[in-house]
Amino acid sequence: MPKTVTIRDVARTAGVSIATASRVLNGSERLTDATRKRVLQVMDELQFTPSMSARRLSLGRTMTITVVTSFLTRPQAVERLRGVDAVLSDSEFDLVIYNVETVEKRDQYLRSLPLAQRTDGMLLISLPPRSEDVTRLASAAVPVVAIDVHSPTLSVLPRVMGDDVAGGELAARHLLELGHRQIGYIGDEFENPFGFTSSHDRFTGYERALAGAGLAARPEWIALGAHGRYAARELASRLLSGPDRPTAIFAASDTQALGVIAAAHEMGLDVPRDLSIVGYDDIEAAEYVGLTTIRQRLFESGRLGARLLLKEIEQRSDIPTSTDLPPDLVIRATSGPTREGSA
Amino acid sequence: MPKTVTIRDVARTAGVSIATASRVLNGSERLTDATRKRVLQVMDELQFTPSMSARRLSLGRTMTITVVTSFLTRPQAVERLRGVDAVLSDSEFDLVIYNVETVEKRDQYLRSLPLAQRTDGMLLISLPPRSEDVTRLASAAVPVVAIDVHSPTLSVLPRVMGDDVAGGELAARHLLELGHRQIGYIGDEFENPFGFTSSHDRFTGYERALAGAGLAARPEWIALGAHGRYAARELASRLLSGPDRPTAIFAASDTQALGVIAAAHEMGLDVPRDLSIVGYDDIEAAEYVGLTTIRQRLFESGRLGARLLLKEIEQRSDIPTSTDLPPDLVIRATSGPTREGSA
DNA sequence: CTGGTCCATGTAACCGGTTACATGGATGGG
DNA sequence: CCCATCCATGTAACCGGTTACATGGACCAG
Repeated sequence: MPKTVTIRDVARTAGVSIATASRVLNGSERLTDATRKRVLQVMDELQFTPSMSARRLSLGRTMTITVVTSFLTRPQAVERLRGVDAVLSDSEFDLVIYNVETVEKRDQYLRSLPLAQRTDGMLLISLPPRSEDVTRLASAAVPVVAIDVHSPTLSVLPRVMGDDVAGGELAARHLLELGHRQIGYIGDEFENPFGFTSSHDRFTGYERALAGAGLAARPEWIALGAHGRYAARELASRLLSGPDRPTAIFAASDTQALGVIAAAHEMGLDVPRDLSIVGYDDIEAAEYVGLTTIRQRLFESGRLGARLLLKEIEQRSDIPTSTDLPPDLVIRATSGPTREGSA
Repeated sequence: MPKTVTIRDVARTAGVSIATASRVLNGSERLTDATRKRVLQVMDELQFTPSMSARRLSLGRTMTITVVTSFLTRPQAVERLRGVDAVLSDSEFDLVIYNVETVEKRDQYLRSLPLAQRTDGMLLISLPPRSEDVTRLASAAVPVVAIDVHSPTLSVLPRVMGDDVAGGELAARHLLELGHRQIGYIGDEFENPFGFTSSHDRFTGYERALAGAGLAARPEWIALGAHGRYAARELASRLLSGPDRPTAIFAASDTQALGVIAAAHEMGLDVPRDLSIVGYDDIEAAEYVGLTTIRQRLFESGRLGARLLLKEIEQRSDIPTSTDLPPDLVIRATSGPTREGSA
């Protein structure tokens, strides 16, 4: 176990001062080529590794960005994380992640993390904080940027947002344009422990599109339940067994849309001839099964969020910026005109 | 911008020495209740936040674990990461991730990261290092644990391993037991830039099972190509268009198996009546489409790897441990007996 | 030849914790 | 009553970098 080589060892061996050694380390301009070369050679010979901890302490910055998210409840977070990584891997910052799988953990992290001395900035992905925490985050010692966090009190934070209402509207309008007038909705319960609002927001967009066509959402065509394929399949079966069944269903997520497809197949309904289906998210499987869906630009949202955070770290802005990332409609094979032809 | 509150401020305000303040911070036993209480109260009043950087420097440990993996090329890594997180979130260590999307990045990270002063330990997930790097990793200043890394030179590292050969054998044997004698294989090219061996290993298991039944792998029933559904669908179409087509196909991954299912549907083949299909990985979609597959215990592998690493950090072992995580067969709806009935 | 400027380099303080060792008051046994 | 013991607390060194400020030699103008 050899003693660790420090910058002082390097300096002594190279016959220079520690300041000079440090300058070499940081690529300072004001140095003779000869000196630089000599010091670099000594560093190499001694296999010197600068201590990150020491560097961080004296710089007063941790050189880390913390991401708080929930992989379990939000699989899309991974794609967003990749976008974040794409930006951070070109920077000097390390990426520290805190995975949250319970509300308690969420609150614990949000309380303890955004403190100076622990990280230089925080990215909150998809996870709505309690409103009491939001104000604290906004005035935290280090900047906090929210990505895809939907919460009424959130406007105090710089953020990158999708627009679930617009997305829901897009989906429903697509179906309306295909001639559908009987459009069902399958989504998550509006109330949930984490306070995710996407199902509710997408529903709002759906209602709005219907209203725009002079239609009202019919309660018997709306089914809410737990997230996941199975639950969605059950809900869809119920919805489609009624006497007056919808000719199209908008599902709050691709996962749920897949459940709807399964239910349709079980009941011998042809998609899209008997039933059109539109999902949301554009997950990988969507492309595979040819699901018409609403695409969110996940990777891009991560990139933008990370860039925004780096900018905030460099120079904190007084008024929080909000960047919107509008959703797109991706038309594939599960949506088509009504039997009677388009209206 | 108030000056940051340090432990010296706390000490002065509470009328104690910094040593005592530090002891309170670290929950030392040898303290009067009165003192502890007073110091804690002052810390609270001053909103004192201990500096991680300072703590790390004086402890000589970074209190971080670094995970190096590739989300892009190995989606299963996310589930493994969750297993790692489950262990680490109960520990004092922070989780730093390095996402690798090119061989260059991989080599760069593997060269620079496993150095003391930067992290206390490293987890390498699914990413085979160059053999020249393996030896360096093994003798690195901090322990490195490999999870699901398959590389001939790897035995010098402590590791958690699945067994792709056994898994491939399991898959093929299942099909043989159902009476199939004409079993195709669809997988990734055996050679690839990252050096992943899973496709090759699973193929080896497949060959072995066939050999056990006195059969040889027939070249015209084997198709290798890029990873992904589309490529697999193409390959499957070709395979199934031959004059003497297989009655079953083992795909090197669930993703590819989904492509095979699509090809079968396109060609009007009923699954499993006309064609049995077995995948590998047991991804979420597998359960949804009822795909028979080989399950790897991804979350568990992450947990075990993280535990192993923590143990290595505490007390480095001389001979590297290898933990095996055997694969399971999960029988669902895409595999069934041959038309003629089982043999 | 002298004084000013410039710049490569050195000196030493500082970042904010931890901890080995010192200290001194209380306690208890002989 | 004295001295050994114990333990809560204090003193100060240390972790390994960065950097403001000091220094001194080279170069140049007058």
